[in-house]
Amino acid sequence: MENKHSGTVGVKKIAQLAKVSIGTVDRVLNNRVGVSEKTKAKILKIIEELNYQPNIFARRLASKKKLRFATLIPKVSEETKYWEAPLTGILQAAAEIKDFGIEVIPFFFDQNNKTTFKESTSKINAEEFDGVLMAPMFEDESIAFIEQCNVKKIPLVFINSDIPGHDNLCYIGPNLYQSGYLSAHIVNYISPANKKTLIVNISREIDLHHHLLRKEEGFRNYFEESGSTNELTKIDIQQTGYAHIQQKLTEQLAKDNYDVVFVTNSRVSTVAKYFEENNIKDVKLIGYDFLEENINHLKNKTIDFLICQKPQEQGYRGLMSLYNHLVLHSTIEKEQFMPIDIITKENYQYYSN
Amino acid sequence: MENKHSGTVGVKKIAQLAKVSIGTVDRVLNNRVGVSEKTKAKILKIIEELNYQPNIFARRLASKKKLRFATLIPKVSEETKYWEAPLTGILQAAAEIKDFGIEVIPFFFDQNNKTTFKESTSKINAEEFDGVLMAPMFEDESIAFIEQCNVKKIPLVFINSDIPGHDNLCYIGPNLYQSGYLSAHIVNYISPANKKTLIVNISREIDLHHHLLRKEEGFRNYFEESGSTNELTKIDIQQTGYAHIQQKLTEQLAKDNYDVVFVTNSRVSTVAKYFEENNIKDVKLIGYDFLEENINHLKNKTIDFLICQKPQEQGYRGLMSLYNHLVLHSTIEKEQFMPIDIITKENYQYYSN
DNA sequence: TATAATTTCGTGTACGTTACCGTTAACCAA
DNA sequence: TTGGTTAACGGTAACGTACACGAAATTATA
Repeated sequence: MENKHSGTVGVKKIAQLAKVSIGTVDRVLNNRVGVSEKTKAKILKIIEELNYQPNIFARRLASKKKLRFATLIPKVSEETKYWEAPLTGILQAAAEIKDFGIEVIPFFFDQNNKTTFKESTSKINAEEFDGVLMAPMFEDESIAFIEQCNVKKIPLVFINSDIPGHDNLCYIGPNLYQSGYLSAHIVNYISPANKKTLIVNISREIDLHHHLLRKEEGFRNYFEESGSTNELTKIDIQQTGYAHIQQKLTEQLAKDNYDVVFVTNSRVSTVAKYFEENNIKDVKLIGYDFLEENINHLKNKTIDFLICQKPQEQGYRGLMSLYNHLVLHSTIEKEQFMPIDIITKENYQYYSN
Repeated sequence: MENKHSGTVGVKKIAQLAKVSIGTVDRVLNNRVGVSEKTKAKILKIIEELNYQPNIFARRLASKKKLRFATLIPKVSEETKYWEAPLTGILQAAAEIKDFGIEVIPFFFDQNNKTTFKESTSKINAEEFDGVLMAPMFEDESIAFIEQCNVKKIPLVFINSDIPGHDNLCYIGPNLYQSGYLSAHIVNYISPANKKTLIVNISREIDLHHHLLRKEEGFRNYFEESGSTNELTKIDIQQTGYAHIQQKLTEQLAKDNYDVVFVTNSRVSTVAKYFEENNIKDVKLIGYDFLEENINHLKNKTIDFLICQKPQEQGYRGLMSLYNHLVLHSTIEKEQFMPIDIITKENYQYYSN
């Protein structure tokens, strides 16, 4: 009866079998220095054989190690409340992993102001963080920051939009191309052949544009591939004030009669507002994101479909990926595409962002 | 420097402040007997003031308490693999809470055989379980089992379909009515006025029928409420063999030309097979569930839309609800409706069940 | 060869909680 | 008074891991 708890395999059991102390076992487990290759191999072998799984509770209890994560996303503005959702997800994850000794410190920037982005990245760079979650909206500035993190070996997670070809832990967000492609499919269903579709891009910063362009590409390619006879027109509206949008829309809608309008982002509510004010009812409207104002227009039947990509879950899973990587050492999928959800008047009530 | 860890509030600190031993504190914490009302009140007051939160890691490490959950769902059959998904969710949750001292034991029954259901419930009743998750498919038999559990104060979670008006912990699953309603909405979009729609019920056991009837009700009500001019016809096919379904469909389709066929459950793939064999291409087909055979027909474009309600998550959240209730003592929402997801050829690849 | 430097390893304590065993004191009956 | 019962509480050994400290063994240097 040497070991009364012969059922559970722990450091004690391993040490016993390897004829060393638990201190030594501990060293190889946390691959610290100070153990000869020979005994290390022996211990590793036993660990393998017993399929040892460390007790996370005991580990957490004994460890006083703390990790600090930084998050960097756009601040919630009057213009769009889209970023409320990812923030909620981030805070939710933060609450869950708090007990595991992880502190999450959120940073924000103004989507219309590159400088605020740069300021935040340098703040993050100045303090010492163990992991960073960010929405890499400005390409050049993001790449510069990525380099800094790579030098310091700080894992980086992207959400919402990707900057491919750079060394980060993972990307969690939509497959933009596919999401535009799906929208086109819906358009095709609801408006049969020989109809006219207007694509509307509303975005101030050109930097964010590649994001929208990918969607547009998917949208257009669907029609090409399916040999559709639908006619596509596109306008870019580079100012986000209502007056300007109003004017642009009036100009455009005077030119032709469109059957469907596809707005490439969450600004679809602005177009809906315009439709309602001008009593336009026979034009189908499709846009993006589960925002209160959008949902209201969905209820009104002004907006017909919303495409949504679980922004809250993006924030949640982003932080969890850092946690899983750093604490649990599990392998993280490099590209985690969100589902492409179709929201209508009939199912929005049960949608979870 | 009496207490070096003056930062963390634990039993030790509480005991110190209340001038009692930690044993006494432990007794009031786990409201065991053996402590006078006076000291109990004093300790409770301190706990309140310090906002003491027990350390779950220390608790788990020291506690040898075990909980046992039973799950009861249909077994995966050749007829339909639907129940694979909830089972996966159950197993996933089981793996996650295993370390917290919870053992999950799955039971199964044959959807076409009430006796197997009763056998399983009495098995569960015989052993002592601390919580039960079930798909209450047979109404009377389920109610009998509910009574038994209520007597023993065993919390019960329903998934996939509900039996309202009985005392259970919660229901996690679709809002069936709304899901039929949504389907009707889609039908309405893809086939304009004055079209003919065929509703197809394929189900052997009449007991399961109320499940399908609720969907049909939602479906019909949509058309009524929207004053649609579409014409609805319905057939019930009470044998699930292909030959029989084939014959019934042939009979029905001879009667009229339908524009849309709505199948009220996952058997839609059978109809799709029939369509393909008979080269029927101009009829839109809508059905339920993210199953491999259904997805294949979605790819073929034989099926146009699938409605899906996250069966895997139902299993997962069901077990988690038991855990949250019994271990974390958190309050559980009585009705947890799943999102109503619309799956098409373009977004199925990113769907998570 | 002796001594210093370095590597390798063992021991002890702490983490916060649980659960059990022991102790004390109060009470009642004989 | 004594003995017995019981409510009320104290004390403490686990649980499995982390980590600091120091001892021992090995290697390098003089």
